[in-house]
Amino acid sequence: MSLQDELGFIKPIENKANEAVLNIILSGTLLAKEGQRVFRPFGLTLAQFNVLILLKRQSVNGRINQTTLGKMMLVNRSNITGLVDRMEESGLVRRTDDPEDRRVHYVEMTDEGSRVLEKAHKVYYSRIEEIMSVLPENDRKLLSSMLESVRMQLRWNVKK
Amino acid sequence: MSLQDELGFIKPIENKANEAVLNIILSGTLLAKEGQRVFRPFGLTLAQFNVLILLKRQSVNGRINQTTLGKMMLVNRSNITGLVDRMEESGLVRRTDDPEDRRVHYVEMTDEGSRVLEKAHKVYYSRIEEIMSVLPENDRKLLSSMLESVRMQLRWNVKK
DNA sequence: TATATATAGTTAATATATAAACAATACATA
DNA sequence: TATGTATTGTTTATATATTAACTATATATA
Repeated sequence: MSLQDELGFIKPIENKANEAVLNIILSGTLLAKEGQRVFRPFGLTLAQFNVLILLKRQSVNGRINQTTLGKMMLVNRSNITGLVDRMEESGLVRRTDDPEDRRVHYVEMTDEGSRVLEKAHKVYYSRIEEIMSVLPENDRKLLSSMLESVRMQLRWNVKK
Repeated sequence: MSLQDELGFIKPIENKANEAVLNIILSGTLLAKEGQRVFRPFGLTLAQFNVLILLKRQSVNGRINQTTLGKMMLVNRSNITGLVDRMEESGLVRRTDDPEDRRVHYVEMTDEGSRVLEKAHKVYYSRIEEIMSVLPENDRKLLSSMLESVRMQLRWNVKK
Protein backbone atom coordinates (compact mmCIF):
# COMPACT_ATOMS: atom_id res chain seq x y z
CA MET A 1 0.00 0.00 0.00
CA SER A 2 1.55 3.27 -1.10
CA LEU A 3 1.90 6.42 0.92
CA GLN A 4 -0.55 7.99 -1.50
CA ASP A 5 -3.21 5.40 -0.66
CA GLU A 6 -2.51 5.46 3.06
CA LEU A 7 -3.16 9.20 3.19
CA GLY A 8 -6.05 9.18 0.73
CA PHE A 9 -4.20 11.38 -1.75
CA ILE A 10 -5.79 11.64 -5.18
CA LYS A 11 -2.55 12.45 -6.97
CA PRO A 12 0.97 11.07 -6.67
CA ILE A 13 3.46 12.79 -4.38
CA GLU A 14 5.43 15.14 -6.56
CA ASN A 15 8.94 14.95 -5.23
CA LYS A 16 11.01 11.88 -4.34
CA ALA A 17 12.91 13.53 -1.49
CA ASN A 18 9.64 14.82 -0.10
CA GLU A 19 8.09 11.38 -0.34
CA ALA A 20 10.96 9.90 1.64
CA VAL A 21 10.64 12.60 4.30
CA LEU A 22 6.89 12.09 4.55
CA ASN A 23 7.50 8.38 4.87
CA ILE A 24 9.76 8.89 7.87
CA ILE A 25 7.61 11.50 9.59
CA LEU A 26 4.46 9.45 9.03
CA SER A 27 6.03 6.27 10.38
CA GLY A 28 7.29 8.06 13.47
CA THR A 29 3.91 9.65 14.06
CA LEU A 30 2.07 6.35 13.74
CA LEU A 31 4.47 4.58 16.08
CA ALA A 32 4.05 7.40 18.61
CA LYS A 33 0.27 7.19 18.32
CA GLU A 34 0.50 3.43 18.85
CA GLY A 35 2.49 4.11 22.00
CA GLN A 36 -0.19 6.51 23.26
CA ARG A 37 -2.81 3.84 22.57
CA VAL A 38 -0.90 1.12 24.42
CA PHE A 39 -0.12 3.31 27.46
CA ARG A 40 -3.59 4.73 27.86
CA PRO A 41 -5.05 1.83 29.89
CA PHE A 42 -2.23 2.36 32.39
CA GLY A 43 -3.11 6.02 32.84
CA LEU A 44 0.13 7.01 31.13
CA THR A 45 0.94 9.12 28.11
CA LEU A 46 3.92 8.35 25.89
CA ALA A 47 5.83 11.31 27.35
CA GLN A 48 5.12 10.10 30.88
CA PHE A 49 6.24 6.58 30.03
CA ASN A 50 9.43 8.03 28.59
CA VAL A 51 10.16 9.85 31.85
CA LEU A 52 9.66 6.66 33.84
CA ILE A 53 11.77 4.45 31.58
CA LEU A 54 14.55 7.04 31.54
CA LEU A 55 14.49 7.18 35.35
CA LYS A 56 14.75 3.42 35.43
CA ARG A 57 17.34 2.85 32.72
CA GLN A 58 19.36 6.05 32.31
CA SER A 59 19.57 7.58 35.76
CA VAL A 60 22.43 7.95 38.20
CA ASN A 61 21.25 6.95 41.67
CA GLY A 62 17.71 6.81 40.38
CA ARG A 63 17.45 10.50 39.61
CA ILE A 64 17.79 12.87 36.67
CA ASN A 65 17.49 16.64 36.73
CA GLN A 66 14.89 18.36 34.60
CA THR A 67 17.21 19.89 32.02
CA THR A 68 18.87 16.54 31.38
CA LEU A 69 15.46 14.89 31.06
CA GLY A 70 14.59 17.48 28.42
CA LYS A 71 17.75 16.73 26.48
CA MET A 72 17.14 12.99 26.60
CA MET A 73 13.60 13.48 25.36
CA LEU A 74 14.59 16.13 22.81
CA VAL A 75 12.18 18.67 24.22
CA ASN A 76 12.63 22.13 25.64
CA ARG A 77 13.20 22.15 29.37
CA SER A 78 10.19 24.42 29.86
CA ASN A 79 8.10 21.49 28.79
CA ILE A 80 9.44 19.32 31.59
CA THR A 81 8.04 21.60 34.27
CA GLY A 82 4.42 20.81 33.42
CA LEU A 83 5.11 17.18 32.61
CA VAL A 84 6.70 16.57 36.00
CA ASP A 85 3.95 18.62 37.69
CA ARG A 86 1.30 16.30 36.28
CA MET A 87 3.28 13.18 37.10
CA GLU A 88 3.84 14.42 40.63
CA GLU A 89 0.10 14.99 41.01
CA SER A 90 -0.64 11.44 39.93
CA GLY A 91 2.03 10.15 42.29
CA LEU A 92 4.39 8.69 39.71
CA VAL A 93 7.45 10.79 40.52
CA ARG A 94 8.72 13.24 43.11
CA ARG A 95 11.06 16.25 42.96
CA THR A 96 14.10 16.42 45.23
CA ASP A 97 16.67 19.14 45.73
CA ASP A 98 20.38 19.06 45.08
CA PRO A 99 22.15 20.24 48.24
CA GLU A 100 25.22 21.16 46.17
CA ASP A 101 23.40 23.28 43.60
CA ARG A 102 20.28 25.02 44.67
CA ARG A 103 19.12 25.62 41.08
CA VAL A 104 18.74 21.91 40.41
CA HIS A 105 15.63 19.80 40.94
CA TYR A 106 16.01 16.10 40.55
CA VAL A 107 13.16 13.85 39.47
CA GLU A 108 12.82 10.44 41.10
CA MET A 109 10.39 7.59 40.62
CA THR A 110 7.98 6.71 43.39
CA ASP A 111 7.06 3.11 44.24
CA GLU A 112 3.76 3.70 42.50
CA GLY A 113 5.61 4.91 39.40
CA SER A 114 7.75 1.82 39.51
CA ARG A 115 4.72 -0.47 39.70
CA VAL A 116 2.94 1.25 36.81
CA LEU A 117 6.10 1.23 34.69
CA GLU A 118 6.60 -2.48 35.29
CA LYS A 119 3.17 -3.31 33.90
CA ALA A 120 3.17 -0.85 30.99
CA HIS A 121 6.69 -1.80 30.04
CA LYS A 122 5.84 -5.46 29.48
CA VAL A 123 2.85 -4.78 27.28
CA TYR A 124 4.63 -2.12 25.25
CA TYR A 125 7.77 -4.12 24.60
CA SER A 126 5.88 -7.16 23.46
CA ARG A 127 3.82 -4.96 21.15
CA ILE A 128 6.96 -3.40 19.71
CA GLU A 129 8.52 -6.81 19.26
CA GLU A 130 5.44 -7.85 17.34
CA ILE A 131 5.58 -4.81 15.09
CA MET A 132 9.27 -4.89 14.35
CA SER A 133 9.28 -8.64 13.80
CA VAL A 134 8.23 -7.84 10.25
CA LEU A 135 11.84 -6.77 9.60
CA PRO A 136 14.60 -9.35 9.85
CA GLU A 137 17.55 -8.46 12.06
CA ASN A 138 19.62 -7.40 9.08
CA ASP A 139 17.00 -5.02 7.73
CA ARG A 140 16.59 -3.45 11.14
CA LYS A 141 20.26 -2.64 11.23
CA LEU A 142 20.15 -1.29 7.71
CA LEU A 143 17.10 0.85 8.52
CA SER A 144 18.74 2.23 11.63
CA SER A 145 21.94 3.11 9.82
CA MET A 146 20.08 4.85 7.02
CA LEU A 147 18.03 6.89 9.46
CA GLU A 148 21.17 7.71 11.37
CA SER A 149 22.87 9.10 8.30
CA VAL A 150 19.81 11.23 7.55
CA ARG A 151 19.94 12.63 11.08
CA MET A 152 23.64 13.33 10.76
CA GLN A 153 22.99 15.20 7.53
CA LEU A 154 20.27 17.12 9.36
CA ARG A 155 22.66 18.08 12.09
CA TRP A 156 25.58 18.70 9.74
CA ASN A 157 24.62 22.10 8.38
CA VAL A 158 22.29 23.34 11.08
CA LYS A 159 24.30 24.94 13.81
CA LYS A 160 21.55 24.86 16.38
CA MET B 1 27.08 8.62 16.14
CA SER B 2 24.82 6.20 17.93
CA LEU B 3 21.31 6.83 19.17
CA GLN B 4 22.73 6.53 22.67
CA ASP B 5 25.15 9.40 22.06
CA GLU B 6 22.61 11.53 20.25
CA LEU B 7 20.27 11.41 23.22
CA GLY B 8 22.96 11.65 25.85
CA PHE B 9 22.14 8.24 27.32
CA ILE B 10 24.66 6.88 29.76
CA LYS B 11 23.80 3.24 29.13
CA PRO B 12 23.03 1.28 25.96
CA ILE B 13 19.43 0.88 24.84
CA GLU B 14 18.26 -2.43 26.19
CA ASN B 15 16.11 -3.86 23.48
CA LYS B 16 16.77 -4.11 19.75
CA ALA B 17 13.16 -3.68 18.69
CA ASN B 18 12.86 -0.69 20.99
CA GLU B 19 16.01 0.81 19.56
CA ALA B 20 14.61 0.52 16.05
CA VAL B 21 11.34 2.13 17.11
CA LEU B 22 13.17 4.96 18.86
CA ASN B 23 15.24 5.44 15.74
CA ILE B 24 12.14 5.91 13.61
CA ILE B 25 10.29 8.16 16.06
CA LEU B 26 13.38 10.27 16.67
CA SER B 27 14.08 10.72 12.96
CA GLY B 28 10.48 11.72 12.29
CA THR B 29 10.52 14.16 15.18
CA LEU B 30 13.76 15.78 14.05
CA LEU B 31 12.56 16.12 10.47
CA ALA B 32 9.32 17.68 11.72
CA LYS B 33 11.28 20.10 13.92
CA GLU B 34 13.43 20.99 10.92
CA GLY B 35 10.25 21.74 9.00
CA GLN B 36 9.05 24.04 11.79
CA ARG B 37 12.40 25.81 11.73
CA VAL B 38 12.34 26.31 7.97
CA PHE B 39 8.73 27.52 7.86
CA ARG B 40 9.00 29.92 10.74
CA PRO B 41 10.45 32.89 8.79
CA PHE B 42 7.40 32.65 6.52
CA GLY B 43 5.01 32.90 9.46
CA LEU B 44 3.93 29.31 8.90
CA THR B 45 3.90 26.23 11.09
CA LEU B 46 4.45 22.75 9.65
CA ALA B 47 0.74 21.98 10.03
CA GLN B 48 -0.18 25.18 8.23
CA PHE B 49 2.23 24.44 5.40
CA ASN B 50 0.69 20.98 5.09
CA VAL B 51 -2.78 22.47 4.69
CA LEU B 52 -1.54 24.80 1.96
CA ILE B 53 0.39 22.16 0.04
CA LEU B 54 -2.59 19.78 0.22
CA LEU B 55 -4.87 22.50 -1.13
CA LYS B 56 -2.45 23.06 -3.97
CA ARG B 57 -1.59 19.46 -4.82
CA GLN B 58 -4.42 17.24 -3.62
CA SER B 59 -7.59 19.28 -4.01
CA VAL B 60 -10.51 18.99 -6.40
CA ASN B 61 -11.34 22.44 -7.77
CA GLY B 62 -8.95 23.96 -5.26
CA ARG B 63 -10.94 22.95 -2.20
CA ILE B 64 -10.96 20.19 0.41
CA ASN B 65 -13.46 19.78 3.22
CA GLN B 66 -12.26 19.73 6.81
CA THR B 67 -12.83 16.05 7.53
CA THR B 68 -10.88 15.05 4.43
CA LEU B 69 -8.08 17.41 5.42
CA GLY B 70 -7.94 15.67 8.79
CA LYS B 71 -7.66 12.27 7.14
CA MET B 72 -4.90 13.45 4.81
CA MET B 73 -2.98 14.87 7.74
CA LEU B 74 -3.71 11.91 10.03
CA VAL B 75 -5.24 14.12 12.68
CA ASN B 76 -8.65 14.23 14.26
CA ARG B 77 -11.09 16.51 12.50
CA SER B 78 -11.62 18.47 15.72
CA ASN B 79 -8.08 19.64 15.31
CA ILE B 80 -8.79 21.12 11.90
CA THR B 81 -11.31 23.60 13.30
CA GLY B 82 -8.72 25.59 15.20
CA LEU B 83 -6.05 25.18 12.56
CA VAL B 84 -8.30 26.61 9.85
CA ASP B 85 -9.52 29.32 12.26
CA ARG B 86 -5.96 30.52 12.75
CA MET B 87 -5.15 30.31 9.06
CA GLU B 88 -8.30 32.23 8.22
CA GLU B 89 -7.30 34.93 10.70
CA SER B 90 -3.91 35.30 9.06
CA GLY B 91 -5.56 35.41 5.65
CA LEU B 92 -4.06 32.21 4.22
CA VAL B 93 -7.31 30.33 3.58
CA ARG B 94 -11.08 30.89 3.55
CA ARG B 95 -14.06 28.66 4.33
CA THR B 96 -16.80 28.21 1.76
CA ASP B 97 -20.09 26.35 2.00
CA ASP B 98 -21.27 23.38 0.01
CA PRO B 99 -24.68 24.24 -1.42
CA GLU B 100 -25.49 20.54 -1.80
CA ASP B 101 -24.67 19.57 1.78
CA ARG B 102 -25.07 22.19 4.43
CA ARG B 103 -22.90 20.27 6.92
CA VAL B 104 -19.81 20.67 4.79
CA HIS B 105 -17.31 23.49 4.93
CA TYR B 106 -14.68 23.61 2.23
CA VAL B 107 -11.28 25.15 2.77
CA GLU B 108 -9.74 27.17 -0.08
CA MET B 109 -6.46 28.97 -0.48
CA THR B 110 -6.43 32.74 -0.74
CA ASP B 111 -4.07 34.61 -3.07
CA GLU B 112 -2.05 35.50 -0.02
CA GLY B 113 -1.86 31.80 0.95
CA SER B 114 -0.73 30.99 -2.54
CA ARG B 115 2.03 33.60 -2.44
CA VAL B 116 3.32 32.45 0.95
CA LEU B 117 3.21 28.81 -0.12
CA GLU B 118 5.19 29.54 -3.25
CA LYS B 119 8.04 31.05 -1.27
CA ALA B 120 8.07 28.55 1.59
CA HIS B 121 7.75 25.64 -0.78
CA LYS B 122 10.95 26.48 -2.64
CA VAL B 123 13.08 26.83 0.45
CA TYR B 124 11.67 23.70 2.07
CA TYR B 125 12.08 21.46 -0.95
CA SER B 126 15.65 22.48 -1.53
CA ARG B 127 16.39 21.87 2.14
CA ILE B 128 14.81 18.42 1.94
CA GLU B 129 16.72 17.63 -1.20
CA GLU B 130 19.89 18.57 0.61
CA ILE B 131 19.08 16.34 3.57
CA MET B 132 17.96 13.30 1.61
CA SER B 133 20.85 13.57 -0.83
CA VAL B 134 22.84 11.63 1.73
CA LEU B 135 20.94 8.52 0.62
CA PRO B 136 21.35 7.28 -2.95
CA GLU B 137 18.14 6.68 -4.89
CA ASN B 138 18.29 2.97 -4.21
CA ASP B 139 18.60 3.36 -0.47
CA ARG B 140 15.69 5.79 -0.43
CA LYS B 141 13.50 3.19 -2.04
CA LEU B 142 14.69 0.54 0.35
CA LEU B 143 14.09 2.81 3.34
CA SER B 144 10.60 3.65 2.15
CA SER B 145 9.67 0.03 1.59
CA MET B 146 10.94 -1.01 5.01
CA LEU B 147 9.01 1.77 6.71
CA GLU B 148 5.97 0.83 4.69
CA SER B 149 6.07 -2.74 5.88
CA VAL B 150 6.39 -1.57 9.48
CA ARG B 151 3.29 0.60 9.02
CA MET B 152 1.41 -2.29 7.47
CA GLN B 153 2.30 -4.45 10.43
CA LEU B 154 1.10 -1.66 12.69
CA ARG B 155 -2.21 -1.50 10.89
CA TRP B 156 -2.50 -5.24 10.55
CA ASN B 157 -3.63 -6.15 14.05
CA VAL B 158 -5.04 -2.88 15.28
CA LYS B 159 -8.64 -2.65 14.28
CA LYS B 160 -8.93 1.10 14.72
C1' DT C 1 -43.54 9.31 6.16
C1' DA C 2 -41.26 8.51 10.61
C1' DT C 3 -37.49 6.95 12.90
C1' DA C 4 -32.91 5.42 13.41
C1' DT C 5 -28.29 5.98 12.09
C1' DA C 6 -24.40 8.26 10.15
C1' DT C 7 -21.62 12.27 9.04
C1' DA C 8 -19.55 17.25 9.31
C1' DG C 9 -18.04 20.50 12.10
C1' DT C 10 -17.58 22.64 16.69
C1' DT C 11 -16.65 22.98 21.62
C1' DA C 12 -14.53 21.84 26.04
C1' DA C 13 -11.13 19.69 28.87
C1' DT C 14 -6.64 18.06 28.84
C1' DA C 15 -1.68 16.99 27.34
C1' DT C 16 2.24 18.15 24.90
C1' DA C 17 5.22 21.19 22.48
C1' DT C 18 7.60 25.80 21.37
C1' DA C 19 10.01 30.49 22.28
C1' DA C 20 10.89 34.29 25.12
C1' DA C 21 11.52 36.42 29.35
C1' DC C 22 12.53 36.10 34.10
C1' DA C 23 14.55 34.96 39.03
C1' DA C 24 17.74 32.45 41.53
C1' DT C 25 22.00 30.59 41.65
C1' DA C 26 26.65 29.25 40.08
C1' DC C 27 30.91 30.12 37.83
C1' DA C 28 34.77 32.48 35.44
C1' DT C 29 37.82 36.10 34.94
C1' DA C 30 39.58 40.67 35.25
C1' DT D 1 36.59 40.52 45.33
C1' DA D 2 33.48 42.34 41.89
C1' DT D 3 31.37 41.90 37.74
C1' DG D 4 29.86 39.71 33.81
C1' DT D 5 28.14 35.37 31.93
C1' DA D 6 25.98 30.93 32.03
C1' DT D 7 22.71 27.61 33.77
C1' DT D 8 18.30 25.75 36.05
C1' DG D 9 13.76 25.89 36.45
C1' DT D 10 9.44 28.52 35.92
C1' DT D 11 5.94 31.32 33.70
C1' DT D 12 3.37 33.11 29.82
C1' DA D 13 1.50 33.13 25.27
C1' DT D 14 0.69 30.36 21.49
C1' DA D 15 0.09 26.10 18.44
C1' DT D 16 -1.00 21.49 17.93
C1' DA D 17 -2.96 17.20 19.27
C1' DT D 18 -6.46 13.99 21.65
C1' DT D 19 -11.28 12.30 23.24
C1' DA D 20 -15.98 13.02 24.33
C1' DA D 21 -20.04 15.33 23.82
C1' DC D 22 -22.85 18.24 21.18
C1' DT D 23 -25.64 20.49 17.01
C1' DA D 24 -27.04 20.41 12.48
C1' DT D 25 -27.84 17.96 8.63
C1' DA D 26 -28.23 13.92 5.51
C1' DT D 27 -29.45 9.25 4.50
C1' DA D 28 -31.37 4.64 5.00
C1' DT D 29 -34.97 1.72 6.29
C1' DA D 30 -39.04 0.13 8.51
